Amino acid sequence: MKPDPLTPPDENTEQRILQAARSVFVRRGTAGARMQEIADEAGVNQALLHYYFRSKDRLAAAVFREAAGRLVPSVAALVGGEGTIEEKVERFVHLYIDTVRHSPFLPGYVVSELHHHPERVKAMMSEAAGAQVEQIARVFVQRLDAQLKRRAAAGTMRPITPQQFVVSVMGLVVMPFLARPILPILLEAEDSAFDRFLDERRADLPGFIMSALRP
Amino acid sequence: MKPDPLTPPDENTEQRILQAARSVFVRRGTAGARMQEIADEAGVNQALLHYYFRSKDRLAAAVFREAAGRLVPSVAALVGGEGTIEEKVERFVHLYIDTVRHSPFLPGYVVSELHHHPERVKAMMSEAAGAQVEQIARVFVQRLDAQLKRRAAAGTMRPITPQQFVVSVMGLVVMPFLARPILPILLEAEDSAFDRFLDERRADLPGFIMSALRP
DNA sequence: GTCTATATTGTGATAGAC
DNA sequence: GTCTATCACAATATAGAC
Repeated sequence: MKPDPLTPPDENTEQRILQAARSVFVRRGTAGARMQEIADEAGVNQALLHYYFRSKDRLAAAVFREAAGRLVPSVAALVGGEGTIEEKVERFVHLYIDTVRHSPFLPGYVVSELHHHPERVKAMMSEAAGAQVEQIARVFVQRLDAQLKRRAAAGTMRPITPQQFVVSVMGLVVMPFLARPILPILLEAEDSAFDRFLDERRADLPGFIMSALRP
Repeated sequence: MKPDPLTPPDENTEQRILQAARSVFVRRGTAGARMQEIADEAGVNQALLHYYFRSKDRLAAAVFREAAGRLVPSVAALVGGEGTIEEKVERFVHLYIDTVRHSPFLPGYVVSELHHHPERVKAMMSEAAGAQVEQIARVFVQRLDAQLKRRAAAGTMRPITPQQFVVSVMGLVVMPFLARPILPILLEAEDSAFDRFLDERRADLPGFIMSALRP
C-alpha cells in the first residue's frame, strides 16, 4: 500500500487523465480540445498526458472508442435476448434513454466525431476487438430480418427492412439529445423541461413505434 | 464592366471565399478548419479572408448561419400552407430528403456545431433577422397543436404534443444522414446503397409516420 | 482589392532533473 | 511517475507595398 498522494486518492493517475479527457473531448471535440485543459482538469502536468498516452491523437481515439462503445452496445439487448419485437422495442427505448440521460452530451459528441473523423470507424473495425463487428452486425441484421419477415407473413406487422427499422428506432430515440441545444425554442424554456420531455418520450415511444408497424 | 481577372470570372472573390469556407468548415468543423486551406480552395491569399471577413470566428458564424438556415426552413412547409397533417408530413419528408440529399454532410456539420458552440444559437436569435425566431416558433407550435388536438378530439389520431411530434419527424428524416458513416456496417457496402436507402425511405416514411399516429 | 512578409501567440511534443 | 523548461512549428492576424 503506497502512501496517499496530495491529490484525491480515489483514483490512480491514468484514470484521472482519462476521465478529464472524456470531459474535455466531449465538450470541445477532438480538434477543439487542448491538452493543457485536460491536464488542468486532471490536476496533473501536460507532460504526463504524453507519458501515459503517446499523443493527442491516441488519447482522442481511446476516448472515442469508449464513448461509441457505450452508445451502441445496448443494441445487443434489442436482438440478443428472447422476446417479441414489442418487448425488445420497449426494452431498448427504456434502456437507451435511462442510460444516455446521465451522459446527455454523448450523442452529439459521437455524431460530431463520426462526421469529422469517419476514418476512425474503419480503424476501429480493423482492430482486434472490432474485427468481429461486421460479423456481429451481420448476424444482428439477419435475426431481426427473420423476425420482421415472420410477423409480416403472419399479417401482424407491415413489411419493413431491418435497416430501415434500426435507423428509425435510433433516430426516434437519439434525436432529443442531438436537438437539445435548440429544444428551448420549442419547449417554453424552463430548466426541468428537458427532463419531463424525456420522461414523456420514454413512456410514449414504444407505443408510437409499434403503432407505426401495424399492418 | 471591369476587365476579367485571371481567376475564373464566374464569381466574385467574396463569393468564392464563402464557397470555399462552406466546404472546409463543413468538412473539418469550426475548430478543425484552417484559414490557409480555405484560402487555397478559394484560390486567393489568406490575407484576403481577413479583408472580407474580419476573423475566423466571423467567417465561421456566417457559414453556420447560412447552413442552419438551409436545414430548418423547409419546416415552414410543414405548417405554412393549407392541408391535412397527412399532406404536410408527406410534403415535408419529400422536400427534406430531396434537398439535403444534395448536401448530405450538412446535418452532421450542423449537429456538430450545435453541440460544440451552442452559444451561437442564442447569438443568432438575438440578431435582427433572428429576432422573430421565437415568435415564429411559438406560432408554429400553436398551429400544429391545434391541428393535432382537433384530430385527437375527432378520434382520427392518437394524442401527441407538437413538440414530440416535431422531434420524432425530424429524427426519422435526419437520422440516415447522421448515421451515414456507420451505415455501411448495416447495408452491405455498395456505392449506390445509400441512394437506394434514401429512395426507399422517402417513399415509406410518410406512411410509417401516419401509421404511428393512428388511434 | 490583392499580394508578400512578418508579428505574435498557441500548441503538441520532448528532454532531462528529481 | 511526475515535474519544469523548452523546442519546433502551426495558425490567426496585421502591416504595408503595389
